[in-house]
Amino acid sequence: MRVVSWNVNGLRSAHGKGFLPWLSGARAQVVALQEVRARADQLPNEVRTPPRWKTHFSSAERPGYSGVGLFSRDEPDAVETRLGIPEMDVEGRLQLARFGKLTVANVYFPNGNGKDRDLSRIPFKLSFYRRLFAELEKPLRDGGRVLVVGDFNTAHQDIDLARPRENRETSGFRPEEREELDRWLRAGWVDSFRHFHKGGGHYSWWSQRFGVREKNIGWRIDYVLASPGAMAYVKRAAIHPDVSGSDHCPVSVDLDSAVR
Amino acid sequence: MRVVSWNVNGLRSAHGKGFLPWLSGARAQVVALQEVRARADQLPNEVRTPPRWKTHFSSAERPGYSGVGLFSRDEPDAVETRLGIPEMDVEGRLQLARFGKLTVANVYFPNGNGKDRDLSRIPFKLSFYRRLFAELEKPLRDGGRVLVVGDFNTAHQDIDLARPRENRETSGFRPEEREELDRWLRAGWVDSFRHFHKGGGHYSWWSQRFGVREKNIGWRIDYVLASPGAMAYVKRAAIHPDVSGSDHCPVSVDLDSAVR
DNA sequence: CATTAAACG
DNA sequence: CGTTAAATG
Repeated sequence: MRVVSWNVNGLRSAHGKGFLPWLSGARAQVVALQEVRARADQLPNEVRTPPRWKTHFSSAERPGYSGVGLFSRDEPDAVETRLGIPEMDVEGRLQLARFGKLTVANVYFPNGNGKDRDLSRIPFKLSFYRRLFAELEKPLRDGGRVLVVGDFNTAHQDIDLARPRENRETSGFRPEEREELDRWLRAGWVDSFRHFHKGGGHYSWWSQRFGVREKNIGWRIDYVLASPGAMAYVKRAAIHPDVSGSDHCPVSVDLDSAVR
Repeated sequence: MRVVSWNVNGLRSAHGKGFLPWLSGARAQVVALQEVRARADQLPNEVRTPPRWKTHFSSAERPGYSGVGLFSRDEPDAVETRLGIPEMDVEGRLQLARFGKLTVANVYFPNGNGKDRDLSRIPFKLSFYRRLFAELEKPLRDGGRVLVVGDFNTAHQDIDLARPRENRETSGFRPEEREELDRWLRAGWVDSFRHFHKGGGHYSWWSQRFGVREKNIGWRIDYVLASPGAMAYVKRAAIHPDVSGSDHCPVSVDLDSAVR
């Protein structure tokens, strides 16, 4: 079974660029979207409830901002959207969906840039990382089968962005942000794409300014992290840079269907 | 000589819809624009200073809001943009340009609708009408040659809008607003278009909602008012409903060139 | 219903 | 540089 994650940068916009044909052809069991930027009731019916898909949305209180959505072939056994911290929960950043023995966490981690193009949102971003880490500590320890998929808004290592030197101080590649990812991996979470692909040049996000995507000057900030219990079933991980419609591209894993 | 007035609803937008070709073909000596909605430095060069035109702009402090512009074949002898009332002067609503013996006042009268789609801006609108009226009282009494052109944001009489009954309470056709126009005409100003055309069905603005322009359900709210001294030279007045590019269309007068 | 700017990424 | 929403008309 395939699990796909995609930051669509506005599902209504992506819809106008062929989201539904892409969805049909993705051969996925579960599709996790970030930056939906709409409440469910603002979406056209054909996107809110496409035939043969079950859908769930968690939107931010603030209109047009953040928001995650989950499309799955089967109805999940349960979906939880809260971390219990109101400041985080009002931003529509999380869906914890259980499919039998497999849990998929669809996460849109906060961007570190603040109002005045400063770094003022980094503390909130780091808190969010820590709060979710704590939430998933128990299933991880218990050998649970968990995938954490989404836009982490952080490139982990030099190999994960085209211009590491120039971005040491940029939010998304600062030491304190990378350290949060380090903590996850030290605890046992596996960066599934990196597990299978040791080389660089694979990115999931490109700035919209200039024509930088053509030159593949990007960042790998969208991940599928797998708990060891889930990783045992991961056969393959991929990035799909040819899929357009957003400034991010989809990332995916293929799992042995016995994982559920 | 022809003097034209047009509320362009964003000169940058109108530019993208063929403003310059229209300007070339307008056979005008003076073109007065309202709702330029840009500072001069935000305009592309070809619009800010087209070959063979002299241009002047007065913009609002608030970005993207209001603003008037004057295009003339000859450089005006003087251009004044202030009424002396700061609340009015910061909104870029007036250019008083002198061409020899002829004065052209390019005016964007305030809209009466306020923040919450209420009528809260009507007092400001009426004050503006009165302040400008007072400003032009002396030249009028002295037999001066003055044209007041622009978007008055008021339909004068039943004949000046397609749906008078339905709009008695709507800003733009309320008694207190129509009364301001009455005052101007009583004082001797002549509604040049109405002087030559006694019939109805001639409008200069149509709502953008629905397909109402096609059905000619509009309002005549753009005028060329002439002082008696100027009216003696007005040979003809016209409305140009076929000109697209804005929710308003241009209005014009042709004058004997001896008026200057 | 269309224009523009602002916030955010 | 693109998406969305808010203000204004």
